[in-house]
Amino acid sequence: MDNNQVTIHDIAAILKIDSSTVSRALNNSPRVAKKTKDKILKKAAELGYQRNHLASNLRKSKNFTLGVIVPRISRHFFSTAIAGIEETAFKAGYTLIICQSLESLEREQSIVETLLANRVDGVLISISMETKNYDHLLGLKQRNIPYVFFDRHCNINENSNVLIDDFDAAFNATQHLIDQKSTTIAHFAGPQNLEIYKNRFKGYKSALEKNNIVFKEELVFTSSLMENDGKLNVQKMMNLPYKIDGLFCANDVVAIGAIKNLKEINIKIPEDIAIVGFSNESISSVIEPALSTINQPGLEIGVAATELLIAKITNEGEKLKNETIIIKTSLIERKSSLRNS
Amino acid sequence: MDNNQVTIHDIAAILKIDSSTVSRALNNSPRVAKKTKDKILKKAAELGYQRNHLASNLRKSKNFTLGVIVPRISRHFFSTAIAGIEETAFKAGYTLIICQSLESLEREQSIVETLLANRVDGVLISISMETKNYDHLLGLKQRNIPYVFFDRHCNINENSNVLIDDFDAAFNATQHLIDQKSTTIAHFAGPQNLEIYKNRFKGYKSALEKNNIVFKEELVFTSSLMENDGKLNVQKMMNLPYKIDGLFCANDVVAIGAIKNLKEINIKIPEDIAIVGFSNESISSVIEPALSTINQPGLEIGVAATELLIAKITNEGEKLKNETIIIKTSLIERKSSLRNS
DNA sequence: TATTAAAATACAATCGATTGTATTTTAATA
DNA sequence: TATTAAAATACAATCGATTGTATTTTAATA
Repeated sequence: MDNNQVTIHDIAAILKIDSSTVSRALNNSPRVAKKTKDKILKKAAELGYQRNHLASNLRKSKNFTLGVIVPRISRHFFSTAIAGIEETAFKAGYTLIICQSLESLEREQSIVETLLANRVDGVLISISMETKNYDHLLGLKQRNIPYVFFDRHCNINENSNVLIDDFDAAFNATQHLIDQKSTTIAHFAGPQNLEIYKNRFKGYKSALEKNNIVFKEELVFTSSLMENDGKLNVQKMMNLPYKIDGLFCANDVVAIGAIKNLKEINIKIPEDIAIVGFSNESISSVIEPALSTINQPGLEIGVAATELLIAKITNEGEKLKNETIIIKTSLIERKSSLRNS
Repeated sequence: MDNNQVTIHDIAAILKIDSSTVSRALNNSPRVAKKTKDKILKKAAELGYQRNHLASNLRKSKNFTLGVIVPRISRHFFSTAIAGIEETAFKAGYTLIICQSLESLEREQSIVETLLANRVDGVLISISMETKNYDHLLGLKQRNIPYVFFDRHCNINENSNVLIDDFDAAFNATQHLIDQKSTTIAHFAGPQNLEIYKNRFKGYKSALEKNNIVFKEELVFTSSLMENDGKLNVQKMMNLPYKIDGLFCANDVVAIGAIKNLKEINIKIPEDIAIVGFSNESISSVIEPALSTINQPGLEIGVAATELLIAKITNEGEKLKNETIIIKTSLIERKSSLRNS
């Protein structure tokens, strides 16, 4: 198959020089005279030479492979993040092994094992909802494999992260509901072992506080944020002795479940209850009323996380300090929360 | 980094045998005695040996890398197909290079070049809407790189494909509209250079014929099937001197554009116009009324395409004959087309 | 022009696994 | 027990690129 691939030895033989010089020339080493370099580069182009990465990587004992762990590829946010990761990794000569945890800790643990077995040079990870135990991640650290969290991170010491400011985004979302004259605002929260959901909860709370609205524990409904959870939460919410007129959801999926159920029981959105979601899934602009939400730039996050990871891999010796990059989000105001128009 | 990885030479040294025997034992060669094999396997497990794929692949001059070209990763159908591809490829020891053509022929051509430069062992491809020229694909054939089309294929001779029966699915969708008492049925068609859209058009036409409904050229609106095309098509459609009461769309996105516009001009769905889309995007169950559509099992298609490609790569010598696998679809009936309930 | 330092190039080992061929060991037969 | 075939193992080259060290060439200086 690869039978007629040109190697540095072919070039060396034709030009009657040593293959080591060819190798150095192709790597632009200062040890090769400019004249020779030009000659080699010209011949290489002429023959259509392409470096054999297997050989190169073997010699350098690097795999040029990154592991990517996401909860689910088909989620819009993750698929766009993967697009960004793929693009950046590819440019830098890395291939990806993409794995889905499907929100299961057990799967996540076994994926880490598999990635180690495949000798990845680094790992990009967005942890599952079940992940409360971090031993598998510490295993990466022990083996000295750099890793970067994106979006769903966790608080084990000295990590690199590419995140959004969940607190800030949640604060803005809640403030927006208040601006739209909501006074009794519920929150559909995500699993509190994940920092992102913790911070979204905190942002919600902080916005209430800032506006002198008393926080009520009963108005917070924690779940796995599936569509069905949205329906169940609405049922519970409606049994409370409060006239709830605002709802901030920790993701769009649970918000959509809520909207569907609220419509069934004839509660008007946004007149009776104004709603804001989180993540800007593609379904959110389609539902009626269109869902206000926080735009989370997946592509940008993917790119930044990959760049950071590659920097960590490359600068390994210098022990790059752990860095957290915050990507800006924005509130998208749609019909589900806009009362005055 | 990989400093303390166990190699076959470590095992050989400990057991005082040759590394070639270790290699053969680990590959379960009949040339090694069972007793020796057991001893080696035990020691390998004990030391946590893992084969270095770089070295192995270099020697075998195989890359164990597959190229994947899709129009857009973030489309639900493609992201699920990629999940299937990734899973199957990974099990067989292959890594992926995933690229997006973004519906551009130019990008698609340059991607093929890049994949060749990266010496992929095979390519999975779903062509772009712009692809009318197949030279880049013939280039793959020339270089003897196996490839398999999935979903969006093309009619260059002797290909392997994993497809759905577009004709059949479109026929069923149209028949369903007729069963729901539609008599004047429009079709929002896709670019006719793509076989899938050609076949969906044919299926539509055939169902009309079968039911003795006269086919009218004016009722077919061809576009790139974006959401905005749906809106534009509706405007054109409404200017026609027909009372259109059924609409079959070649994908869900254009159908959703249509629904949005029809609602704006107060046309009732499904009472005035019954609508069926194609692909079962996740937005389709969310829009109101929920969109009837054809379910296209992305995961299954991805798995089948990858299995077929790997078979082609592996059986290279025997020249596996070109095969077309058809994956079953089903009509999902939702509110947008159900008149009698 | 002779000497010496610097620049350029060649030599040779290496990354880890695989595989054709040669050699040794074992088992079967005379 | 001697001979021979078969089974098991060892030897050595190889995949293609990289890199430390040795050698050669060139340029600079006395």
